[in-house]
Amino acid sequence: MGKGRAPCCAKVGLNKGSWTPEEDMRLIAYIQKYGHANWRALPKQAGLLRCGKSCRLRWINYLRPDLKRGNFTAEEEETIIKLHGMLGNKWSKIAACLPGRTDNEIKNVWNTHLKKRVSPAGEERGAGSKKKKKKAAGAGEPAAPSPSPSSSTTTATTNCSSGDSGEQQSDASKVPDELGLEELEMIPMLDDPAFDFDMLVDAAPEPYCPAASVSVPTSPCASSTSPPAPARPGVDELLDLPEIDIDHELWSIIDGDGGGACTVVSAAGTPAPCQSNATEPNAASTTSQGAEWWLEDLEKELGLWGPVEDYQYPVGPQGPIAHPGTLPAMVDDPVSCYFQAGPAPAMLQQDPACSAVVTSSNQLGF
DNA sequence: AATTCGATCAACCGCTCACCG
DNA sequence: TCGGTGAGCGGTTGATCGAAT
Repeated sequence: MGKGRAPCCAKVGLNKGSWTPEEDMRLIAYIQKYGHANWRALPKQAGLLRCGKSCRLRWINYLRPDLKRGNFTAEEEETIIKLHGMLGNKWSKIAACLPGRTDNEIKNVWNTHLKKRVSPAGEERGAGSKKKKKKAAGAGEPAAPSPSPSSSTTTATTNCSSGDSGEQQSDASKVPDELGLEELEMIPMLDDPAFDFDMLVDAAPEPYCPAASVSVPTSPCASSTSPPAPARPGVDELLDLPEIDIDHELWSIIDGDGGGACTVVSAAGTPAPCQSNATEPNAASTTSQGAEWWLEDLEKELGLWGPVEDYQYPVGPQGPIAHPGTLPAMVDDPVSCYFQAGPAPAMLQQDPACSAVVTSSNQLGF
């Protein structure tokens, strides 16, 4: 923020900390329907008391339907180690080579497991004093790759690129040049002739297309995580955001503008995006069928499935509070449960296109 | 059973970059 | 060219959980 802009999260009245299932649902539903062309405006339009940054992080790191959950495979760990040796702490670039994994996740794995494995010396320095903050190794860390089979996980790696077309790896364009092809060939996944090197280069930002990023696959890889689903009646209703009774004046205060120009959510449950953002939404409404199945399942998982009018979000001093009726019934984190046992893997087995990808990936040793 | 301690990971913070007027 | 703005990246923090004592 070198330019004097106040942190978005410093705004009064915005929630911080862990996300509630309701917030997750609201974010998912909104992105499913309208995409995320404008993160800053998104929370307001979605009726979330979060800053756009927080929403983006939550979506990318946790809610994206194409995320791969569970432990890292040995191959993935090896890939991380090798890539880190070449790229340093360029987590986003490393993540680009590990479809379904997020930079944050990779960063955590590196800091908790792989760093110690690769650099015992560093471990001695770092171990014990957990929160000793020193500019972490960074690119300067030698990190001599010495992959040692460890992870006992056997999760299949499907070698699918992130289906979220919105996920750009903005400055990854230098990667191939920096690495050199010889080095790239060291990486198992990169040996794959089908490996999409575009993942390492600047991807032309595409306008958000929910059908592509969430529901309908547009590439063989994307198809593996977001298979087409049978059309369901009432999908649009499903995607209607439940009304949330947020003090609209709050947004005016937060935005510092005449917040009256924007309404959060219409009484009918139809989000009313700001006029200024009228370009982004609506197109998504055409997705309909797509893979709203996963959203529906998620809502059911959350106990939020039902007529929109059933939504009764109590509003506390800080905004909406937990749903009193459904939340207690939830076991642990339903969102996590959903994704861990979620439909994506199951659908992988069902969709021929996905199966093909999985098969080819398996043949390639993934 | 209670407490302590370390590991893990979701989330936040600060910064840089890219884009646009 | 410059300044403002939003998005994204990397580092760090803090809550939580499980193992050890």
